[in-house]
Amino acid sequence: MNEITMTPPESDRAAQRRHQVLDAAAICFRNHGFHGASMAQISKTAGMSPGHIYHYFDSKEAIIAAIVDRDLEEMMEWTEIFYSSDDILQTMVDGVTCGVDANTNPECAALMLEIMAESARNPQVAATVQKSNQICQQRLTDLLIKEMAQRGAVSSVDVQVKTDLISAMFDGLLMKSIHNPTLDKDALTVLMRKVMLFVLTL
Amino acid sequence: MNEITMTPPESDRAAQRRHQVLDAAAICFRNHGFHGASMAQISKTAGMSPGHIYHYFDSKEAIIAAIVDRDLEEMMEWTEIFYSSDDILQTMVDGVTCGVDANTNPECAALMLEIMAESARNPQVAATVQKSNQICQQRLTDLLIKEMAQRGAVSSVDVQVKTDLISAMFDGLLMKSIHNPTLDKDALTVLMRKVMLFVLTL
Amino acid sequence: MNEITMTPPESDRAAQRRHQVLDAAAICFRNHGFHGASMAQISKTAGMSPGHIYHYFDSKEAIIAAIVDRDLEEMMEWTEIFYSSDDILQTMVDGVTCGVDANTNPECAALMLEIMAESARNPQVAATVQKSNQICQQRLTDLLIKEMAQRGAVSSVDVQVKTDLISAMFDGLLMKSIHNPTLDKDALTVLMRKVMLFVLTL
Amino acid sequence: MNEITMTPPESDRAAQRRHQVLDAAAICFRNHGFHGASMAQISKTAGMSPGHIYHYFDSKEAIIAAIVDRDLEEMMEWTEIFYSSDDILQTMVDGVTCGVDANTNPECAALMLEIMAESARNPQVAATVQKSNQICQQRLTDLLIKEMAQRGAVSSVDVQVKTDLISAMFDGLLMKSIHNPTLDKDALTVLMRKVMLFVLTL
DNA sequence: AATGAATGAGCCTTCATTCAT
DNA sequence: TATGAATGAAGGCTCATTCAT
Repeated sequence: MNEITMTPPESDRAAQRRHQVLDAAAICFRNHGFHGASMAQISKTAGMSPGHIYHYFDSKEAIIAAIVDRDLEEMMEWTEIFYSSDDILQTMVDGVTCGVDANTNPECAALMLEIMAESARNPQVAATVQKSNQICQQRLTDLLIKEMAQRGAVSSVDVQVKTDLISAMFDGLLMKSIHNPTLDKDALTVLMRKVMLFVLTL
Repeated sequence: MNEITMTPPESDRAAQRRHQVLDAAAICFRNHGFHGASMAQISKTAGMSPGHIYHYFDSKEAIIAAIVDRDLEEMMEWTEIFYSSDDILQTMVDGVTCGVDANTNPECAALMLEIMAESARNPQVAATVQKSNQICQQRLTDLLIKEMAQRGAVSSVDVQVKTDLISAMFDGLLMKSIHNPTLDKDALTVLMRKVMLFVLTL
Repeated sequence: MNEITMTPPESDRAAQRRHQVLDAAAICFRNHGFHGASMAQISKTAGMSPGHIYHYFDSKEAIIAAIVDRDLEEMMEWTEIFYSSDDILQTMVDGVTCGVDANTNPECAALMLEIMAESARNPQVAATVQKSNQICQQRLTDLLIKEMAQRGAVSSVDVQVKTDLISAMFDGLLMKSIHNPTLDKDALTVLMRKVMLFVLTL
Repeated sequence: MNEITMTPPESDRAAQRRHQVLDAAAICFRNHGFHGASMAQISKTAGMSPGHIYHYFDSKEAIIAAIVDRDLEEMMEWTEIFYSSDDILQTMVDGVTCGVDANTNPECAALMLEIMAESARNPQVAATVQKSNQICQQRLTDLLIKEMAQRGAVSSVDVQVKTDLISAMFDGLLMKSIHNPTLDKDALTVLMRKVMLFVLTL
């Protein structure tokens, strides 16, 4: 038994090491930006020699890409939550708390802003970001349609536009968390719930 | 006489040269980011020798700081518009078009995102951003209070929170312009007007 | 019995493995030069792990030395042909074809030039090259003396000098094959035969 | 007067600096090979910071190319000598001494062999070498034709082939100077003169 | 005020070599 | 015997900054 269960985890050693690098890179990128973080810093943070990182990643660019991928995937997984709900409207309004928390977490915000800034000039990163965003938004759109079906409602406003506005509102929080450190998150959550309800029932 | 008339032109010339550098830096920073842009690029774009830039700015950091200052000032000037209006509510709702245009301009967005990302890790930039944001938001708050006075309205929602939400919504557009290149700006403007009205009259 | 029959196969295996490495190294050195070829490339070409190569060779330098040894030995074996001939003069004149072919083969030329360039600065390689050359030239000298005895000829020209010139002529072909890709080998062979005959009968 | 004569040399400062780098590079390349020589070594030898070398050359490759160009040009200038002679045949036979000296100079030989080895795998270098060789050989060919006209001679052997053989013979000396350090240059010169005469009058 | 030559630290990356398994 | 993960010292190159002119 032992010898059977031992092998798989060991063969994932490489995956573990890759994770080590990505975790270290995330920290360094957050603190210094993609271009400000050096491979030496990353390798020290990862507890690995600079040379060895290149066994797992082709270049610093590849690490950036992997970080962006992983970060956006985490964001996307987050969208799944709402799918199986009976009362989508209520679930979404309730979900605002969670969304506000996530997007005002300074660490999350810092890395995400770094990604956004990079995507404004790095086409490869931009492509990844756009693809991820497209998927997220499509899910949200599907959800809204499903929700309207639940209520038997009809809207004069394009669903796509609603999702654009909603996601812009949450994206904007990333900046607010830096702009305004004294932000009253609870009060904001209450207000955003009202706006969310207003937009969804428009 | 001489000493009076001589000095101003010279300092004007210096100001002009500083502007030259900042204009060049803005272009370079937009295209390559703060860390990706080199002093050599900036000096070439500015039509000035690299060495001479250091007569006007102590360091690259100082140029970044100056760019941030200038960019945020421009944004702030923008807020003035609403102040003198007779029907503030209407003026603000009408102003949405303008705000959407400004924040979905890719060039503007790129530099502003760069500033935001930098402010997440550079305390000096963060301070500037926060100060600028504080002033903007205070103005907006004053405006909303004035507007409520115009209407004789009373609100259960803290005005500060309203401005947080409104500014988050516009900030979010900076990202949307990168996320979603096929954004329907007109439809979005219409929807944002409704939300704006909803929030202001809440 | 056991200890006798066991050992040879094992040492054969080792010899085979060493050969594998040298064959791979020859290819890599030809294509990238001694310094341009990496141990990783060699190990991949040899179908062997990089670490294991160090069981057979102390260092990359040692591989270079071994390659040089082997390559020069192959060249030297080549000289044997003329030894047992009845009409040495004719055999040598006829052998020109073969010599031209060998020294204008681009792959041969590349490795040999690499060796020559290295020997101009690596004393260990230089020693090997000089030793090999000395043996070759001595053989050639012996041959010429034997040939003159066959004819009962006497020459005013030092035999050593003749062999210097003849070998220089063939060495020079290594470069011609790179200099002049449109080289007319057949016509050159004819001319070289005449020169060879002229020198030998001088 | 002074201010006029002073300026030109100063404006050639860049050319001087380029030369400095090339001279240093030639030394380093000779001693360590193109790939064995480091930019740090070259910069130290040139008495210049590593970074500053890149004001004059785009890359190490560019320095290699420049070295190859310069070295081959020097070789080519050498060919000019024979052009204006009244008795070309005699001049060429006399020139052998000079040719032997040049091609058995160990420093010259080392760099030229390095160039040849590199050209066997670096297409850019190969192209330069071939072009230079083509020009040299064309000159030699023209010379031989002119010489035959002087004598009113006719030959059954293609002139091009003669030049191939002659240049191969001299190229071969580059290797001989490394192979055989005890080479008797004077005796070889005498023999080469005879061969030269034999080939030219064939 | 203005230049641009010059520096040298630091960056990303490669690679010969070692060692636990 | 054999692997390949791991190291760390260079290597080529860039760039913010200084300084003689």
